[in-house]
Amino acid sequence: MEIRFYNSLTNQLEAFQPIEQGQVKMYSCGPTVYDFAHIGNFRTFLFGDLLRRFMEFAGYDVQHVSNITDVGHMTDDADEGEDKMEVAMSKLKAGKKSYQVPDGAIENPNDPYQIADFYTAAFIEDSKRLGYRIAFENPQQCLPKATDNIDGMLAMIRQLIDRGHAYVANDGVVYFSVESFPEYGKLSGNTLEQLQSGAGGRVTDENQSSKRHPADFMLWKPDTHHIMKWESEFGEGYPGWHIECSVMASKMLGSEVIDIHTGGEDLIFPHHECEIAQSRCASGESAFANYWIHARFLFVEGKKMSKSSGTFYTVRDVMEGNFKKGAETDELWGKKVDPAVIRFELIKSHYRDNLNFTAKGIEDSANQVRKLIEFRAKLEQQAGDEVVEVGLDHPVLQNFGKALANDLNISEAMAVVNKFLSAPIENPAESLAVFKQINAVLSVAPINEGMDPALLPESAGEDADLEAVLENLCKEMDAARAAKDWGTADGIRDKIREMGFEIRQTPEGTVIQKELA
RNA sequence: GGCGUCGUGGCCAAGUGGCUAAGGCAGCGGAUUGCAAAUCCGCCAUCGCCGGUUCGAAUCCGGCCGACGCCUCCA
Repeated sequence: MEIRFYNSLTNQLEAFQPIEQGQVKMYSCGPTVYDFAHIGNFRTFLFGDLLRRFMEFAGYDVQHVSNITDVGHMTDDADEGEDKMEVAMSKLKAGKKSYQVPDGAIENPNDPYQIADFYTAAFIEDSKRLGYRIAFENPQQCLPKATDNIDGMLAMIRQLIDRGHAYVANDGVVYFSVESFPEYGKLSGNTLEQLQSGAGGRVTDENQSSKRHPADFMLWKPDTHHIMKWESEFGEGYPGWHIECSVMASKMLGSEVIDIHTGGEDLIFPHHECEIAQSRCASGESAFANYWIHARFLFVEGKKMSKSSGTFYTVRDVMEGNFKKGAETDELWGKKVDPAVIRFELIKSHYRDNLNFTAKGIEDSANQVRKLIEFRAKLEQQAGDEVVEVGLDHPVLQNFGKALANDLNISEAMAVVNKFLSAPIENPAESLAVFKQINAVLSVAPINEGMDPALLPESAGEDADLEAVLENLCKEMDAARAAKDWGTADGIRDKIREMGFEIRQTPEGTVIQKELA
């Protein structure tokens, strides 16, 4: 199976060729932890997850690493703007965060580490709920924190200075010299001349005076007043934004050249351009990552997510049904949405298209997920204890894999899955084995299959009492229907629906299932 | 202005020169049902616009229009 991806570095589809046979070293730019993650963040993260799961499906041994950015960087390279962490603190104190923080969850809102820890934990919880596999792995290895890797950053900075790629400017700031790296701009298609003339209006002359070239970017900033600071020979201060990814990617993946690097499309420039410059200049290698794969932004009801239009949704908002029912209304969805539905909604569009998050989409996704869940239940019931092994040469898996191998064509892959769902079941045990392999990639029916329950976030409800109550209601329903007592039967149906469950009649009697959305 | 991605039915979305343009959701008709739900069967598009290449184009080329992103906060 030839696997092809669109490589942002070359702007074309390329056949994937691992550095080491059978291995994939993959890095995904992770979240900043000054607030709860929003659905746009997770669109990108889950795209990385889908990619990773597919590579495993295809037989690769995948090492996946993502960062936790817990350093409160300034908003630009100069002293302009407020530090992110300080902004988080003041918002926290004013109760203005996008989602309420429980009382006492952060003891001291003046301690940036406590804030970062709180939101890191929230991110990991969201990740687990949405089936982001990396969150279940060893966090030291797979979800490193920037603040745990300052030494490594300083080491890389020294190396860059030694090799003539970085310098200490007269204001004491350490900058990377973009002119020392001829290929700076290759990823984004920029040239130094264009960058100079463009400048986006955000760079003022006084910021630039100490740099050798206007595009030079900060590696270390001495600043004793910064809220998070570390000792170094360059003065007590803090690292630049880009250096953490260069350092953690190669350290955690154990290689100066990695296979795949993913992130949102906005990171192409400057972040990834700068990562490439730093890493390649430090390593002397001809590449940092062989494949750069970027996901497009998510929209909400056809427009860019925005706080002013009330469409800036965190993952938690969506889970709680705290999002608008449509573009023309302020009415909220109002019901909980199952994480599997959110996951599917966020992965169902091709990564190089804008994903349009809509209430309608949630409804569609819920139907699709329900179909998958019910199909699986049917297979399990029919297969009984029989277990069959299937390989990738199974026709369904072959077509499923072929679709995803083509630049992660999830739509075509779902067409394969849906045909599989509607075809007659000849061998339930075999079909179940096929389904499990598909679900290892999609991870929606169920989500987080095979994960250690101890690692899962506490799930609400699911207690034995509730199950007993529901089972009783089913029996009462069946009895009422058998007695043709339609009034009672309808009453029971209403009650079950109010409890958040779907109800349907089957030849075997009344069956209920948790409402997905 | 520079560099990119994209434009297929009501919505989401395949299609990488040639059988009747995948699949999902919604809708419509029918079967089923105490009524529903679910399920099953059937129906529902000529591909942003214009021109070109070709025996033949949604698919290739050129132009135009439109959406989106980046050009030092941003997934």
